[in-house]
Amino acid sequence: MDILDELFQKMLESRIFKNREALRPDHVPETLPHREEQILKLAGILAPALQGARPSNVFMYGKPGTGKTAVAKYVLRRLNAKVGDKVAVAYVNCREADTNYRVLADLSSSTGVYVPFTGLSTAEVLRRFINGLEKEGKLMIAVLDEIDSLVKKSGDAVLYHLTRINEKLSNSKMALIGITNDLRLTEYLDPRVKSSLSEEEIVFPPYSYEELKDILEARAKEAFYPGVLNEGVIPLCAALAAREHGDARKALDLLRVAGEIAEREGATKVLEEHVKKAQREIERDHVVDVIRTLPVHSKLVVLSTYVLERKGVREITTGEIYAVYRKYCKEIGVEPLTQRRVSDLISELDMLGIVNAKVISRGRYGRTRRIRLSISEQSLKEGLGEDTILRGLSIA
DNA sequence: CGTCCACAGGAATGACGGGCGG
DNA sequence: CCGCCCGTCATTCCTGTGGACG
Repeated sequence: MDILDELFQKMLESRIFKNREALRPDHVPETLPHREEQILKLAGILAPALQGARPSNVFMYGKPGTGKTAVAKYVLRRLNAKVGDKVAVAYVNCREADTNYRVLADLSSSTGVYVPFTGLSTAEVLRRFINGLEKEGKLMIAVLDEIDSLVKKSGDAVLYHLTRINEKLSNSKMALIGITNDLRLTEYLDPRVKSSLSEEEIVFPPYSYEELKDILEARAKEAFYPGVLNEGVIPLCAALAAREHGDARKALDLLRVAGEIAEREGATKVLEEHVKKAQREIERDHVVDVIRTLPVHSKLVVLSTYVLERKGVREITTGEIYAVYRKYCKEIGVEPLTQRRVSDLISELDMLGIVNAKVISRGRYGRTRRIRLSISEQSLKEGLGEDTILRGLSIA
């Protein structure tokens, strides 16, 4: 039996996950603990739909992982089950559809109207969408999720049109549910859009430690076989996530990855140490991913920093990095950027947490920044490793 | 106590590419 | 379809500055 067989065998025999999907971020469970208030409020707002009337527009805001999307999907699912196909529900993720055009195209397609992915003016797509709605003659409830990324990238023009769309509809109606992670979004909005979009508002506060525990308990019942979770596992996941703005998504991620690690190791139970490993793995994956997708020049800066650090240079400054950076540019035949620009790249790397750059003054010897790597050698190598352009550089 | 180093980091401007409106 | 506009990346030029040294 080779390694692969062994791995698959372990999976097959694993008595850890009953239903892994229950821990995925887009999974909507049967119950949403500690969101009863928001569910009731949203249901109350949408209730007129049961008589075919147009509900008010709703604006829902809260930090990431506070259950906004889950509550919206949950309530709409229940509503749909009651009224059947008299109400059309459209869900648009505005992080993916982040232009005015794409939002309208998405909405159109959920009324069954075909729209080319490019080529039409946005006004034309809007017209077709309105036609599609009128032909169906239904009430449409549209969820615009992560609406902040749309507004920041493309402005609020679509929102303006959508909030006024009912004036143009005679046979059909439309209600909007806007969801945002950015609490200050309304500052960027046209006041007219703001007032009609937030006829009703629902706030999602961060989950507390205790609430996160309840959420995890509920999901764990769906996801794991009974008794496979060690006692301290859920409290640990909850505590780690509570430390970072009460993010339920993070808590569920930790629990899922911990389970996967336990499974891989062929363990029969998920232990606290698996959670700690999961935390490191999630963090590391993130860092590796960030480095991998960095532009070449930034990669060269990281590499230069690493090389200087390994050489034992105690105070690595912008100037030293720039010298090494230039050398590498020459070696691989790339035109070097100016020091000014490299200085900005260092700042960006600092913000990304790959590097730590602190302004220091060495008196007579000038004012500069002291730069240190703030990631492990291993993730750095993994992140840079696949880059063919960097192959064959003298790392010495 | 003034100087002066080695940059930080702001402002203006240019090159480029992609999307939008007409 | 074309020109325009806008955001991003980058350069150029610039002013500002903490503190060791003389």
